[in-house]
Amino acid sequence: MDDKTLTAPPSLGFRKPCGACASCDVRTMAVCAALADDEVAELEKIMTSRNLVPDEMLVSEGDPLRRVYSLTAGVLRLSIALPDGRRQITGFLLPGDYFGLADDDVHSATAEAIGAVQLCSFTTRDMQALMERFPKLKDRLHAFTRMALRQARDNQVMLGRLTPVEKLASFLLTLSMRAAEHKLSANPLSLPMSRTDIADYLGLTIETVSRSFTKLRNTGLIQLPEPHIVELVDNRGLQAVAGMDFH
Amino acid sequence: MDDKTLTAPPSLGFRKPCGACASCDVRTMAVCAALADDEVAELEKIMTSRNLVPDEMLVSEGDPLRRVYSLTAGVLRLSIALPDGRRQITGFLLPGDYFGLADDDVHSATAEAIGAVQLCSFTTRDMQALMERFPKLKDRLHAFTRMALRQARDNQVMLGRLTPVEKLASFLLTLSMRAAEHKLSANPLSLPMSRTDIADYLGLTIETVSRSFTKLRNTGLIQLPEPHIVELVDNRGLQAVAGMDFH
DNA sequence: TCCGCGCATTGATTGAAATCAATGCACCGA
DNA sequence: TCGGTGCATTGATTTCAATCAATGCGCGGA
Repeated sequence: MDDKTLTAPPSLGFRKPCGACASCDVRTMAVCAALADDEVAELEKIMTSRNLVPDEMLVSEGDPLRRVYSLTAGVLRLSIALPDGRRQITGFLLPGDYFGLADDDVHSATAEAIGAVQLCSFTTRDMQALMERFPKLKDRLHAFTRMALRQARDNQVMLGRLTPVEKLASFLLTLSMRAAEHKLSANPLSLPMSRTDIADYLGLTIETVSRSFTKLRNTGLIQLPEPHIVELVDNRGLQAVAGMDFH
Repeated sequence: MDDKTLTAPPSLGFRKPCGACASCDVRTMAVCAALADDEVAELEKIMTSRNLVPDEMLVSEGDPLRRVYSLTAGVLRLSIALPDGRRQITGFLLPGDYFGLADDDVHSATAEAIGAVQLCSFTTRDMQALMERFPKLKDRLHAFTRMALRQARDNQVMLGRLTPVEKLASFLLTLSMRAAEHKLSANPLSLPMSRTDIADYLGLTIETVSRSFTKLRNTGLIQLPEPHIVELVDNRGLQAVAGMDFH
């Protein structure tokens, strides 16, 4: 029966090198959504497909920026490190997200795969040229950048002014919302990243993250059937905790 | 065109309503730097000048976005508030900075004047149209947005992973650098914003901000001739404290 | 001149998150 | 089967920033 699909060599590599865009999972939400079906062929011409294994580094802080990417499967983590090893994760990218919005010549952040990842890869040159040819494409990328800026600013509020439980509640809600937008399961929510990643995203230690999970569980707002799966039991309650309730 | 004679000198104002761009203080660094001298006339046609008195609110969170602004004098603070009154300042805008990069229809942040402020104001419609006419203008705004995104991400690192003294050192250095870029004094650095503003920017309380100032003063890294004027005595030392030294 | 007010600083105390330390548990290879 | 390893959780202790409280100081108005 379907056992075959479950056991078959998973995820890594069902993307076809050509003609794949039309049937792509993220066709409607990624950059390429700016282009009509016939125009996407032009995008496909300059596209190369790339897979990452868990924890593989895509780019490192300081690397010259040569390529930009559209994420088609898996989750990417963006982080910035301090000289002494402290780390801040500035965001998680989901399928349909674009990587390469912020920088010009040099990468200001490190990008690593969380679990297996699939990407469409473009040289900055090619993408630049295509953007000139299809202004819609440029506009969409600009819109993405603006969205990323709003997210980054919301994150500043989270980091600067929320308490640990509030941070976690806010994180879970935001991730759930984004999962929905990206056609992933919003409610039994999957958390592919480790507690360390969550801590480095929220500006906390793993212990405090763990304790905050427990608090949310004990107050009945979430359930944790497994460490990497959360059920948002009381969405409203979570919003109240996250300081995001505007009655 | 004899523009000089037409200019009415209002309270704050050395800006002229017409023909002023050519001699504007921020002509070389603001958005308008994308345009040649003759093209700037087109920008000036759709521009209105506006002054703000200290603490005047330019826009409030949730307001519909109808106009965008280019700051010509003074400092603007951008903030986001939580329902219970907690506040996070996401950035300070200096002369030459642009306001209206992040949002589409609705303002996601409040913008208020710190001290007296002068702005060039444009309707989003007009600016949109001009951007279509002068792609260079659009490109420059996009570049601004990308820069703002990088700043916001650096801020996330600051908020999530630096200690109070590190935060303050980082703030002073960044502000000093930006002041220099904006043709303001970089070393006897002026801090027009209140301690409360600094606290809400760094994610601290005013007391902790004050104590951090004292620590930096006691370690000889800065001097504080007045509460709103800082001398960066040991720039390297400050960088080391700010966790920004890459040997 | 003096009072009151806003703002920054300093001191004392408290409390919450970091740190230190231990346990549990799943997974893996010997 | 049995250690060993990595990760999450929980508990005990410490530390440092928040809170509470007071003082100083410049400024404007009565």
